[in-house]
Amino acid sequence: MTYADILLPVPLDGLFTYSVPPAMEAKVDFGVRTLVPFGPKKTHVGIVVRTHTDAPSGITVRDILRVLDDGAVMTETQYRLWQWIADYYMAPIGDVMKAALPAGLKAEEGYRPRTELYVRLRPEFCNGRALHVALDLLARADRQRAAFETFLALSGWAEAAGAGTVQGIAEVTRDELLNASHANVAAVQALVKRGLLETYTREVGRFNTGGAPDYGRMKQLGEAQQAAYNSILLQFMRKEVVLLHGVTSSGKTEIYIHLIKQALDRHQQVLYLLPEIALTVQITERLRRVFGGKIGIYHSRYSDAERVEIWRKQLSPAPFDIILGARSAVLLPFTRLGLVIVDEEHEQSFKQQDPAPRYHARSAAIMLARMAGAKTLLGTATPSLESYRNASTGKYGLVRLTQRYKGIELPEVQVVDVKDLRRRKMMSGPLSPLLLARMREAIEGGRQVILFQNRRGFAPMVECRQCGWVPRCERCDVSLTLHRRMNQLTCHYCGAAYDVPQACPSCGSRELQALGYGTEKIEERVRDAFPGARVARMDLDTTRTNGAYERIIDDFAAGRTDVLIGTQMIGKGLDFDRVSVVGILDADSMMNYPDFRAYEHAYMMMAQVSGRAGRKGGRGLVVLQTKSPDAPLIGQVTRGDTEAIYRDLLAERQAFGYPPYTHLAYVYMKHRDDSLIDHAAAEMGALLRRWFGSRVLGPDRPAVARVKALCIRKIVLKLELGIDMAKARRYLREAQRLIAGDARFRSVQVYFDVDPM
DNA sequence: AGCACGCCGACT
DNA sequence: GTCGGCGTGCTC
Repeated sequence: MTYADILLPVPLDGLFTYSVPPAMEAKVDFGVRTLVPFGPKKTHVGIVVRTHTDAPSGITVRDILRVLDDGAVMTETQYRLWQWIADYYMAPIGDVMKAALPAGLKAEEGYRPRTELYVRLRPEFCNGRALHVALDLLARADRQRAAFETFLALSGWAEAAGAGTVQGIAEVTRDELLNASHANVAAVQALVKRGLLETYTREVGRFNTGGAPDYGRMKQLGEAQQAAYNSILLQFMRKEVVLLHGVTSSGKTEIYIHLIKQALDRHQQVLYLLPEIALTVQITERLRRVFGGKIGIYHSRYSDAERVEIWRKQLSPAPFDIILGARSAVLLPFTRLGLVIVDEEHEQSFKQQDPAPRYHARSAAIMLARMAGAKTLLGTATPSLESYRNASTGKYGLVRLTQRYKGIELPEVQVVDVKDLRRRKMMSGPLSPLLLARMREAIEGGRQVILFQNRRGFAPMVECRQCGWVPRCERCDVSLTLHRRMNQLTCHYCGAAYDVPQACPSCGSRELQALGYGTEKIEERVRDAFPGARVARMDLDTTRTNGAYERIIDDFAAGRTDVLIGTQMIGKGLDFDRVSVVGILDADSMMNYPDFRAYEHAYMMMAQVSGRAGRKGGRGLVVLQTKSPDAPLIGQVTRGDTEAIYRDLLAERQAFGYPPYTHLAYVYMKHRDDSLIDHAAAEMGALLRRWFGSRVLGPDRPAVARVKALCIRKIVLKLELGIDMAKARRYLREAQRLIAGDARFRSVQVYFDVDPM
């Protein structure tokens, strides 16, 4: 009897063994999808990982129901990467499979190729004489005759018949014919019924092929860029990973393009990872100009059918040479990968947060490249501390670009002491006099302004002026954010919406005040201060609908907007030419965040947002508003003293035992009952301390201790770099098993976040 | 994660 | 006396 170990998209560890009916034996092999029964009434699509003849003991083996593929839909390297992700991030491999496969490959119906309807002449009319007969037949049917003549013109039959030859006949889709002839479907149907035309369908690819590549469109690299390019290639000879640390506008993308071309010349594939779907639009256009149809785009905004098609194409003899995509593109099949580019490598969104697997696409990309014998290039203007450290210790190669392209200057940063201004009653609202003055100059001079406030909504909190009552979410331990446009209070953790109370439910007072500033309120203030200005807002709320993001960006890039107000979304590698002023309205909210990465994030956001200022024609200005102008970080940002920033951040991480000087893992525990979760977490803490001793911190209540009616506890593990991580993971899994096995804690959820952000 | 089995409250 | 609440246990 033959058995198959099968990977299933269920959040359970390990593979499941099924028996292979003799008739299927020839087809059941590594990478092939099968339909298998699972539990009392479910069936799942699973991928065969191994076949063998060792009868499993202690379980009732069931038969594979159906084989869905003739060949593998997964490569060996791909499976090894999935295994690595499952192991390293302590997630069930079934969850990795779920994250990797497009729905169309997970469902048994599979995917339907897209077809287009074509029309052609019936064979018996395929000559000049017969065509004249056909036209005579239509003498009394004007519409049909018109449609038929249009068809003859479009297809080339009109000419061919005239020339007495059957050369140069083109295929015509029914839609083309309808568009060109103003005929309706009925007229075409009538021609089919008369036996003059016939219809047929043809499979068409879903992706825009983008045409032939045009390498003539590659820009010549500047001197500094060329040196960086050479250095990257040189360092790739000795290092697996190179960090390209280039200031904003230093022309990193052009270097990527040359590196991609170089990989293509060696017949190698390139994976280009971006942190945000939104960014792919701009980059796609740039790459398409050069590489045409060699690029496939892969991310969650694409329809599932398109993703299935890309997946299949990757396994075909002619896969895409370049895949441009977000996080999940790292899980695609590649057959001859040579280069992985991780652009904006510092971005947190490369780390998947909520559903397992909580993997970091940068780490997975480096691992994929290693497995495939490829190289990885990390690009950014503000390296993550991890990459910066790896580059300075020599683990990664390092290439620096310190000059902006074509001599554009880095912006000047002016710090505004908001605390002092408030004391002197010179600050009303969120905009300082200096910022207002500079904004006015910019708007009047036909230049643009970007205002950065990392809080969406109108006000982050509402409070009763009389008794101090604050509306809170029923299911989460957070105060509600006021959204005035929607006239709602919303919870930014679970998304719940509440009516805005007219009076305080606690004391009946009608004096409810909106505290603090969100982007919506900033927008209102800017409109008040500059009545003629064209103002736009970009945050999660204004970009929810399809295409909204692109519309806002296009309007701003084309100069149809004067002031753009936004959350961190506006900092992400977008190029604008006319921005002369960038306002960072509240630097403190970033620095005071209760997280060991607060300063790192604050720096990165300030640096990225500042980078939008002053591109062409003159130096830009960044107005940096803060209550703590003496904070070292503020001074360093002002001076552009990157070295000092990284030196201080790293020294602090080392002193307090945080990454990159330790491995960090969080253990999260969730349950509806607050006291039960306390007990369970205490038990888990004690258990872990037995093995890990003082490396265990907590359990603690996280800053938001209840989300969606589940109480949360968090245990922090700080493991020194030399530690045996495989053993540590075994202990963690064992602790999870013991807690789950304790009757009192059966319904407690336990999960891990390895290398948390 | 689903899904079924199983033992206690508000309905015909 | 039943419908259904979600606790518990299993899935090759």
